[in-house]
Amino acid sequence: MPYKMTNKEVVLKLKEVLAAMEVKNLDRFRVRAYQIAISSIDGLTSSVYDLWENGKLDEIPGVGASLNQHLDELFATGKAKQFDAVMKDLPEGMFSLIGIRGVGAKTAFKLATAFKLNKRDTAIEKAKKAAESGKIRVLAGFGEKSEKDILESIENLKKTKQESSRMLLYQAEEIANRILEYMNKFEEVKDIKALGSLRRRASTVGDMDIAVATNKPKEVTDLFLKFPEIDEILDKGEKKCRVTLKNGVQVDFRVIDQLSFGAMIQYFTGSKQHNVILRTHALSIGMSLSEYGIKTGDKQEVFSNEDDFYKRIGLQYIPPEIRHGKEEVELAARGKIPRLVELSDIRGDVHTHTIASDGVNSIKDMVNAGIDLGYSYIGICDHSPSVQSRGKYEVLGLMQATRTTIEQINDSQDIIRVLFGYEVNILSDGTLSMPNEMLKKLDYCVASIHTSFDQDRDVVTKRMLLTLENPYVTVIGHPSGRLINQREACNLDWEKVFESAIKNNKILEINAQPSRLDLADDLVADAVKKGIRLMINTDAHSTGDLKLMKYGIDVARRGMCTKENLLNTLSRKDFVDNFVKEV
DNA sequence: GCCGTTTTCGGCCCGACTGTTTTCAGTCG
Repeated sequence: MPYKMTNKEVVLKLKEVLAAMEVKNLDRFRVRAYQIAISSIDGLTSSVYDLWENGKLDEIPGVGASLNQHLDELFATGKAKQFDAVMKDLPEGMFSLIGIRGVGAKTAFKLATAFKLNKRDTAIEKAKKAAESGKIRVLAGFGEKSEKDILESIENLKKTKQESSRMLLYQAEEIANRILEYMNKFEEVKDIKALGSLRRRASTVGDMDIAVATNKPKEVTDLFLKFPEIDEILDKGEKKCRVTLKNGVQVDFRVIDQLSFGAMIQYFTGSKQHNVILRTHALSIGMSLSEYGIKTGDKQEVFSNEDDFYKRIGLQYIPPEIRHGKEEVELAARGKIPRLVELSDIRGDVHTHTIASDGVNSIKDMVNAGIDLGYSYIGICDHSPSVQSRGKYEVLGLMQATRTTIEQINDSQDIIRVLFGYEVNILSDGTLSMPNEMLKKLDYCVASIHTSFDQDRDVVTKRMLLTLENPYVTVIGHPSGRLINQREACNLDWEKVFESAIKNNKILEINAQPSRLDLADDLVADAVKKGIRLMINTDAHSTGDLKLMKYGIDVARRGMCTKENLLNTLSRKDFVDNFVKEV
């Protein structure tokens, strides 16, 4: 029986192994290899356990043959001999202390040894008592300040634990905008950007990274530290500072002169793994990279913009969204980074709801909103009415009424083509919530899972395969069923799903709802490589929701989608020819 | 332990800040 572990649990386990390696002073490059693997797994949008089930652990950058084998053992048996061996002979309690801010492996070990912290569950409480009674300050290497810091960090531990899940992208955007708006009032701020995973448009954001171009670094830092939402100042130096906001979000803030701003935003955008690969690439051509520029021998060059920075090391510009630390540097070296899809390429949206089901606007409202966005087509796609409770004839009547409304709109104007579809449920046995004879009457059909998300892998996969084989299904809506921070994705065998989607010529949706973003970016990347037909829809439940399209674009770009990969970039005629079923 | 336009050995990104130290180790990004 395999041991299912979340990414967080795997990362925690590896961090403990890493700490043990550090304490035992194992080879520093081996230690670094673990660090790289950990940060890589930590940044994964997909489940490492799922990757293991698919035999794809080795696709994780930084995970090679050895770690592959240890993780295989861990998932299969719940233990890995190598990990246990490294952690052996160390006081168990030290592993509980590692989560405390400012306490790393060495400090945790010193404390655990000094106070005999041999049990995980009591270690933090005991360490806290030691700090309170002034017993830490007398240890070698500790002082009053570090004792006080440890105590404060322990007290903060409870607070941060409650808020440990990462923010959704749009939430991070809102916070960043408030900081930018506040800082932009000051003339000392010549340029300011929110970077990190927010700029890479990751589906979730942990910390906030902000960089400012200025010739008055000290003044700008002082101004930032007066930002009203700041709760606590963690670090404060000449070049950077770190704070936590009242909402628990950590902000890393850096200041730099304008001439070097390009190198700084490059560095601070990350990902960390991308930067490591970039710097390794630079070393191979005799250059050394840092946030201050590019060094060749003793000569330091500065860069005010990122394009020149990439150019100088012989690379095509790499859009932030694909700086995953995977194959992008190699692609850029060969000039093979494609033009990624942009919001302006999108010509329509076919997953939209109205008051006929759980939406809040009428068909007419939704169509007008589509026109305002410059769309050439829009699909009205409510949840299909229940034949079981309403009866066949009532449902057919509803369908006819909707069809008439849509035809009237189509006859009255030629700006936008309105299509008629339904979103039908994929029931737990893989049949659909509406019979084929009714689906026949639609322009298209979006089939989605809305119940029984936690079925076993073979059951849910079979369910999806049956759906893909149905000739009346056009699109699979939010294919994995995940809700970020709320519900795990269905345990689908994606190899099989993709294979069937190709065989049956089905379209997979990239659902742009910020808490869905489903397909996830890494699955989009796989799908793109396999040539799967994709489209972005907003699943709008109001006219305003149609504007969520940009979050779907973020996901598509992170999955390296070009315009050609997405059906709803087609012109009206091509789209209708490719999309609408023969009636 | 990882990895390959210096390929299966021999390298491995770069820097800021803090506290406790008289030059640096530890932690973090």
